[in-house]
Amino acid sequence: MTTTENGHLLIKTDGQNPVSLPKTLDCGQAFRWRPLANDRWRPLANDRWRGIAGGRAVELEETAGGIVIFDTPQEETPFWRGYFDLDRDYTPIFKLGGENELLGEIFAAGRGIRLLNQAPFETICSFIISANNNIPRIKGIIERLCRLCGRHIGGDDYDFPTPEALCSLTVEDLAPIRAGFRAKYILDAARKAASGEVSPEALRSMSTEEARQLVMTIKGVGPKVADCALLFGAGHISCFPRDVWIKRAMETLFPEGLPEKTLPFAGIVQQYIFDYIRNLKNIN
DNA sequence: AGCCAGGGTCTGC
DNA sequence: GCAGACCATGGC
Repeated sequence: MTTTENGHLLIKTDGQNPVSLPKTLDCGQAFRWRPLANDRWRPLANDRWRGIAGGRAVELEETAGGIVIFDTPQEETPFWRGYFDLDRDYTPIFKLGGENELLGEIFAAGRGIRLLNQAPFETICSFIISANNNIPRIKGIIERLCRLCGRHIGGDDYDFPTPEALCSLTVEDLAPIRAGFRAKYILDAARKAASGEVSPEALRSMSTEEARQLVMTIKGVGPKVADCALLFGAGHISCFPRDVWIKRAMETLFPEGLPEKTLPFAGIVQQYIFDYIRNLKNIN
């Protein structure tokens, strides 16, 4: 399903499952992507994006018929298809927009949003850092954390640290990343992951409730952070993280709760609602 | 200055 | 079980 041209990888998409890079990479589910033309307030569809995932630094562009991943071998196709959730067909989800007018409007407005399947330990830590924080600062803290103790990938790029690299550090060691009260929580996550007490990779194969209870034994992980970790980092798409934005959105848009048919993939619907409510805020 | 940001912990009832 | 104080930091 892919072709290479000049060492670049083309991940093909279609009209049923389109991908919007700005909507997918800049909607608060991942924190390591930035538009290269970042002098503008809001990213554009034709921006080139640079970021780190799967232990590699890459640049991406939207193109007619898919996403171009520059300087990337064809063997990485399965990883990137999985990362952009392209092995899942969203058609049954979008179909529910035909039964609910508001849902249909939200899906249309968010066309191209994909749920990103991210590394579980990185996702747990990223959303620990997200607590009572804003997205630009979350990105800054994560960037400084990677530079502090993440593997040097090359150039100016550093991977997200492993639990082992983190768990030998102290709160004082983490002072330079300016994570505030969250530093001790990051270390608790690293310690529990390194000891096997909470295996981030095992969360995927557990039941959603079981995984939720387990990940919440990490300090700094409550219901909302747990849902984000399970949704973005462990494939539990029924999780529905309730942050301040979603709470406000649900009060005005769905006071009776989500339509029942959407509940099995509520997490994906949640991303569309999050995008919808934040765009309303930006216009006003 | 005060409020808010993709919340959670801890205490006290 | 549930409200309220508190938590670091930075932008507006």
